[in-house]
Amino acid sequence: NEVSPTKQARGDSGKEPKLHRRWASSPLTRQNKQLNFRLQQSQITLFTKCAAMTPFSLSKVIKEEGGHSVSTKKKKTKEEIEAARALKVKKKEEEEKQRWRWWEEEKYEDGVKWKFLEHKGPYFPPGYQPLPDDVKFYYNGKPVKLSLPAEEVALFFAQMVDHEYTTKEVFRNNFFKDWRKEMTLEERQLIMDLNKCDFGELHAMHIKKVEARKNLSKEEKLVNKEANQKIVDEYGYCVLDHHRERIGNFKIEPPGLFRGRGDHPKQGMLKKRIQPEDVIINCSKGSRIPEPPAGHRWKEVRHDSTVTWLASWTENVQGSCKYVMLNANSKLKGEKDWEKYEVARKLKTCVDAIRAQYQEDLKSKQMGTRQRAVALYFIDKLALRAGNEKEEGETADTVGCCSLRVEHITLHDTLDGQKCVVEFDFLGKDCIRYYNKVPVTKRVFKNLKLFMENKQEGDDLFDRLNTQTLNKHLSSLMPGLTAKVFRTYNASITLQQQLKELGNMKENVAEKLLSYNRANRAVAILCNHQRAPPKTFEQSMANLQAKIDSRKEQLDLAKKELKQAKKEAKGSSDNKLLIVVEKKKKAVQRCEEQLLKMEVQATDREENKQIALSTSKLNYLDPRISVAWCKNMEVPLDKIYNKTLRDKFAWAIDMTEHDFVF
DNA sequence: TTGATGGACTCAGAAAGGTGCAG
DNA sequence: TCTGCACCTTTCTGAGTCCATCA
Repeated sequence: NEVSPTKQARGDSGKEPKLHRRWASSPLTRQNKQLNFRLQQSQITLFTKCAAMTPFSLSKVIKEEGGHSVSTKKKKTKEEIEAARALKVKKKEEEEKQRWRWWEEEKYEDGVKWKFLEHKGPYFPPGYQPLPDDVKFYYNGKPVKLSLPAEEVALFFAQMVDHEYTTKEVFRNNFFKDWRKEMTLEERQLIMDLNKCDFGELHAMHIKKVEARKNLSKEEKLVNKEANQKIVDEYGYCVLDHHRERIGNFKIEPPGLFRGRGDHPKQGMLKKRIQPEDVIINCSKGSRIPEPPAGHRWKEVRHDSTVTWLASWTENVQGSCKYVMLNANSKLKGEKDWEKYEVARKLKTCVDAIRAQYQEDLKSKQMGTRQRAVALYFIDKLALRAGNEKEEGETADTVGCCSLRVEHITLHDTLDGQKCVVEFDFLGKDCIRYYNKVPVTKRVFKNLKLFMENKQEGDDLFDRLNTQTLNKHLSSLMPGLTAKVFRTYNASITLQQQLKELGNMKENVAEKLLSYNRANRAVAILCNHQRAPPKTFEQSMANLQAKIDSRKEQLDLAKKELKQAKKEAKGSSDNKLLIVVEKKKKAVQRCEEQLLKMEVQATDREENKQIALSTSKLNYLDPRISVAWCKNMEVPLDKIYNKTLRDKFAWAIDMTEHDFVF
């Protein structure tokens, strides 16, 4: 009954057939359908409905690849086109020249992150602008002029009234409680019931502002863009060891209402405005210390080169630290990323021994050892997260492997013709539901039965285990090994295996990319990376289908015309007629190509409906696998990595040859 | 030695912003 | 050529993991 993570993720398949119709019944598609079904059945509440977000999909690729877009500008001369091309190449070369090739340099001694760090400090959001006189808040039908602090918080709520959040009781109660703290005594005495509050005019004003921003003229938008760019230029970069590095989040989070995911007990609480007096600055001793905003001072200025953050503050809702850190394309982040994949690659060399060990531990006389073995089996086979303990009542009720409770699994001696099936149903990170039915070995099954004996629904499944002891055990098996590494390892190895199985050199670029996306999708399914289906999904699929239908009609017509042209040219030596035949042939060919691309696009989009590819691409897949694949398959790298990803993975792009193996 | 705590970092999906294409 | 819209990219910030420190 053993199924490898790879097979688990993709279904036990061979190669994918090539045609659209046949794809619909491919194992991967079936798996996706099962996932969709699982999701529909579960009535999963994804915390909000996303507007129109699609992951990097083939559609973009196809558009780019098509590349024959008709220019709307005046036709450029050959010289102009050549000059533009040369400029682009030069710019690229220049960029490449300026890139800090940190991966070719010696690493610092342990713990030291930098020798020199200078920056301008964080950027603070603008202060509150009071409401205009004609925009009023009403309580119990009567206008009430609120004090500025109360008015600001009222506006936070008003901006969200058409969001699902404001219908939730917990959100409303938390908001009202915190709002009342901002009110004056008189306001508190008057405003006793949130249901009697009318935020209508405030909300309308907000909508109007959003609309106005949308409707700005080209020139006005440009002015705004330039102003924003100025802020980025000033605050968005730092100097780290003589190199200019982009900062990831240089803006202090503006005040607002806390938007916890799922049933977060603190949702709706007021996230207070951060002042310079709350902020700790970190920079090097000899550097120019950033100036706090006029009339303010920093909480502290420290010079700690063992950490990577530039500024930090404590947030009031959960009491956690927030940091200003570097962008993903920086040396500090890149080095760590590289290291992460190297540790995962190292696991490859000892994973067989570790698997043998936990199989053996399933028979241990020690209950703790057996629990650890089962947990490890789940982490390895299903890519579950470690599952740290959480403070009850402080966050939403989510779990990972070690924190699973009896209520989260159901054991089936037989299910759908399979023996020893474990049915998982729990909320994981970000309140994303994990639902899966997995056949396991008899020994694992027997152990689970034992762990559940004499326990209540709410009891811990692994009562003799926590993430600390699990990770301590793992690090004794391999230095640097933790539960998380299994996720990275299994994700990357799955991608590599899938690419090997699905790849076909004879395919065209669009088909190769579909294979890549499918391999990526297998990983996303394994890691349970979900997204809310785009609101416009059904409509856009219908639009695409209409286009496909119309293209099919065109193709039929083109074929008929070709047949006719051939008939007319038959036996004739008239050159004109032969030219017509050639033209018609090309038209048919063009139609066929376009139709194929659209069908590929439709398949890809359908399969991606509820799956987020970007998370695994960004965080779990060793980029060297993708770079090597592109080289081997002769697919341009920019078809799978956009500019941001190419920057983030510059180290991998530079060092990877076609023969790289994870 | 163990467990609690909190600091520092990675990972996560939603939402805002930008862009290019079709009509 | 213009405009609206769908799609892709970037930003935002919440939610995890893991480790050092301390009692």
